[in-house]
Amino acid sequence: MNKEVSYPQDEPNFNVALALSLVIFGFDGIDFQVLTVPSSYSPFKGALILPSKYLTEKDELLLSARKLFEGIVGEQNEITIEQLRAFGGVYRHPNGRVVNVPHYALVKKVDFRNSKWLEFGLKWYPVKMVPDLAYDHNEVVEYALERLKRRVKRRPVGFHLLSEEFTLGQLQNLYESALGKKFDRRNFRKKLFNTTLIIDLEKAADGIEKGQKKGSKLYKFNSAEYDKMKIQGYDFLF
Amino acid sequence: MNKEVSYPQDEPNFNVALALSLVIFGFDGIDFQVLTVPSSYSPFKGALILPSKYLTEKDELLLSARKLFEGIVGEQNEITIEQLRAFGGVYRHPNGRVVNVPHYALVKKVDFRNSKWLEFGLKWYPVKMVPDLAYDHNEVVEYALERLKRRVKRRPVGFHLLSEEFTLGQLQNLYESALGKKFDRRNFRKKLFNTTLIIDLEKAADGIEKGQKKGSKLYKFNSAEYDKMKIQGYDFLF
DNA sequence: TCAAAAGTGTTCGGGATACACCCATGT
DNA sequence: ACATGGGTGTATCCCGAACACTTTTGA
Repeated sequence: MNKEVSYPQDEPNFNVALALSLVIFGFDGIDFQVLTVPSSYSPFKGALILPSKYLTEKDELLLSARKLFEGIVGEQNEITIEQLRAFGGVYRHPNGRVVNVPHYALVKKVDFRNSKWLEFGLKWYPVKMVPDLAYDHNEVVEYALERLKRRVKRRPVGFHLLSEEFTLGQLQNLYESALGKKFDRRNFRKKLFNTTLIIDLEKAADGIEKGQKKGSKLYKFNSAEYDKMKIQGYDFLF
Repeated sequence: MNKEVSYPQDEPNFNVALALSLVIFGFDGIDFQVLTVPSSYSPFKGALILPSKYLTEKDELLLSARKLFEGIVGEQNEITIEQLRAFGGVYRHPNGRVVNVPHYALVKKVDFRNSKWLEFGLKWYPVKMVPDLAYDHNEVVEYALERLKRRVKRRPVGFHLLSEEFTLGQLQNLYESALGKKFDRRNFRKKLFNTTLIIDLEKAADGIEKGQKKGSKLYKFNSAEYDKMKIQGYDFLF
C-alpha cells in the first residue's frame, strides 16, 4: 500500500501553531483602506502587521475571526467575513511551524467614529500605499485584494462598505477603486437604476461626509432586494 | 494593550497537525468525476476518503500537494492544482487538533491508462454520485465543486481535462456538466470559433474514446493563444 | 472666474439567445 | 426504421460603450 495516497498515513505531527490575521477593508468614500496595527511581541515588535492572534486548540476559524473582528470594530449588524486561504510558507517560530489562516472583512468606516480603536495604534492605509508589513502580511493583503476585486464584480458589496445614505459618486468611486478602472457616469447610473437595488431618498447631501459633494442626491440600498438576490443567486455583474 | 489586536499575542500553541487532501477532478468525456480511496488507518480504516496525507513540519503546502498528486497520477506536463482553504472544524484527533488544507487538481483521465493506481483502491465517482466520505470530505468536495464551477466559467479549463484531440461534443459536455445547464449547439460552436483557442484538426473521430461519436470532427487547443491569455488576463467568459 | 463633480438621453455595435433541418452512425 | 448526436445560418434583443452640455459648489 502506497503511503502517499492513504489517510491518515502513519501519525499526525502536532507541531504546528495556528495564527489568524484579518484583512479589514474600509472605504472612505474615495479609496479602499486596510487596517494595520503595530506588533507588540517579538520577533517583530513594533513592526506593522495585520490585526492577528494565535488560536488555541479549540478555536473555530470563522468564529475566531468574528471575535477578533468585533474586538476591533465593535458589534456590527451585517458582518462580511470570509476565509482567504492558509498561508504556510514564510514564518517559522523557533518552536515549530506557524500556519496563518487570514480572513478578510468589510466595514463601514463610519462605524469607527465612536470606538476607541486609536489607542491600540490601529491605522488605515489606502490599499495602494500599504507600507511594508512583517511576516508575509503584504502577500496576504495582495491576495485579499484579488478576492475583493472578484467579489465586487459579482456582488453588490457596497452595502457593507458605504454608510446608510450615500451618493452615486461614492458608489462609483467604490467600483472604480476596487476594479481599477473608470466608468462612464451615465452608463454607471443606467446600470444601477436597471436593478432595484438602489432607492432614491429624495434628499440632498450636506457635503460633510468624505466623497459626498454638497447638493448631490442621496440613496440607500434596498435590503429586501439584496436578500432576495442572496437566495436566488446573483445576476449582478460589473 | 488589547491582546485581541496584537500579533503575536502571547505564545503560539504548537498542538495542531496539518493534513492535506486532494480533490482530483477528471472528465471522462461525459461527466466530471472525483477520485476517492479507502483509508488504511484509523479512525476510519476502510472508509472512503479523498487522497490525503499528513504534513511534516517542513512540508510546503503547494509542493506537498504536487508531490501527492504525482504519486497518484504520475508526472503530467501541465499541472493545475490550487489550494481551496483551511478546514479546521470537524475532525479531532485524540492527541490534538487536525487542520486540513485541501487542494483541488484537474487531470486528463486518459493519463491514467498506463498507471497502476488501481492497486491502491483508487476509484472515480461521478460528482453527482459521490458516496459518503469520512471526516468532512464531502463538504470539501462540495466546496471544490463550487470553485471548479467558477473556474470553468472564467478560464478555458478544458485544456487540462480533455485529451489532446477532442470533439466539440465532449467540450460541450464538459461545460454543461460543470455549469449544470444546457447550451444550444450552434451558439456554443459560434462562441468557441470566435476565439482563436480551438484548432480544427480536419480529422474525424474513430468513436472509441468515451464521449466521442465516430465521424465527428476532432479539434485541439491552441496553446500559444492560451498562454497569451494567461498573461494578458482572460476576456473569456461562459 | 475657475475647476470639479453632478445630473441627464441617444446611438451604435456585438454578443447572447432562439430556432429547424439534414446527415451519419449504431441499434 | 429508429434514436442519437453532429453539423450548419439567420433574425432578434439587450446590454455595454461612446459621447456633450448645463448646473452647483467651493476654492
